[in-house]
Amino acid sequence: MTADKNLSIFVSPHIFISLFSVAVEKMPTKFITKYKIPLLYGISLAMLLFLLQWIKLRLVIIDHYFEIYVGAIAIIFTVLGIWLALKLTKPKERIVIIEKEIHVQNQETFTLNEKALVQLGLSVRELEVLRLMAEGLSNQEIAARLFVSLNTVKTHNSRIFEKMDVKRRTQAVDMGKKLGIIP
Amino acid sequence: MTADKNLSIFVSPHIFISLFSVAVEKMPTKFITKYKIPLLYGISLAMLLFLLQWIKLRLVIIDHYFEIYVGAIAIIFTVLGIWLALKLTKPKERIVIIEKEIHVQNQETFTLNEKALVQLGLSVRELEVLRLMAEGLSNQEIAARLFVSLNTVKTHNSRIFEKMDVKRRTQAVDMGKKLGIIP
DNA sequence: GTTTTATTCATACTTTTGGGTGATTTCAGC
DNA sequence: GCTGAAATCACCCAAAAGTATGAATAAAAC
Repeated sequence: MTADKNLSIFVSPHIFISLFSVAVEKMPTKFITKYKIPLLYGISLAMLLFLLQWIKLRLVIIDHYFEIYVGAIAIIFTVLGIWLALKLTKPKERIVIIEKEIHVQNQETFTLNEKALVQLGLSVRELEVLRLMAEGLSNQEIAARLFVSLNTVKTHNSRIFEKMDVKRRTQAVDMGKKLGIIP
Repeated sequence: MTADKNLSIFVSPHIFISLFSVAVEKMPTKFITKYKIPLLYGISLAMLLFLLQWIKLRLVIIDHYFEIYVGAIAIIFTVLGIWLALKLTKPKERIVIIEKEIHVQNQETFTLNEKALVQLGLSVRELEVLRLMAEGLSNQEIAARLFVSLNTVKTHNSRIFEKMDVKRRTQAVDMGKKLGIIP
């Protein structure tokens, strides 16, 4: 069994649509709200213009601060531009879902072969003894596990071997696994 | 083990980069259509401002060359600010990878677990004896199969049990199957 | 040449497994 | 009520498995 991983790219249309819906809802339809930002921009610019004129009147007197004045204008309008851009662009998240298939060998889930079990005619107790036997327990250990005497386990073993037509526990375990009556 | 599917989230950097490239390619056309109104507004206002300055310039002769210069700076740096902000803010994308487990029951092909075999330190002969043991053969039958004496088989068994740290053949077989060193 | 490992074989002994016989109790089906 | 099956238990004995000790040979590595 190779452990190769397959990558398959998949974009979920549901999420795409839902994101689009959100965008639509946030688009204003009314005239006032539609031009809210440009109105704000216009008002801001007008006030800024007024401020500039006021600063100019004060700076005309002092010639040394010419560069400071220009620099201030540059910074102010850069920040204004950034602010405007940030207002206009909302960060969006786009989720891309990728499904990756991993092949896993199924060793943990055991499905009992009922048909084979019925055919062999093993009782519930006998099947239980067989399972413990397959786990590597000795007869004495099986007896302790099931709270019965060693003689009882031996009797179950004899019955199991008889029904499965085998001579020893290793054969019983091997057959049991092949028939799918023990995991 | 329940047969539930486990979801694990994982971000692949490779796919992230490739999708990022696609997004970059689509950016210019989207940008123009998206900010059509603000752009138009901005340009209009800039031109209006320039016109006002120009009219003022004509009325005040060349005494106000200074205002034209400042106005130009304001426009340039507003555009620069917008450009900067758009550069800084990009739509985010999140990649989500969902791992999907596919249970495979591979009973027909047996792949020897070489690593486990090396770790246990079983020799070729010992592995052969273990395989026959798992098939249900008695020590005497294994000896006949391999054309060796019963004592030889017993010696191999002792070595196998020692290396696997088990007490009896059923434990050795059980462990051998679980480790994948016998089919 | 020496050392280590794998393979093979033997002997003696202990422990575990497996076969045979018999018995008792409980429960379900007729 | 009777019968058969399942579960439980006991005792005896043989066979098989497992342990311990020792030995020999061949091949590969140092």
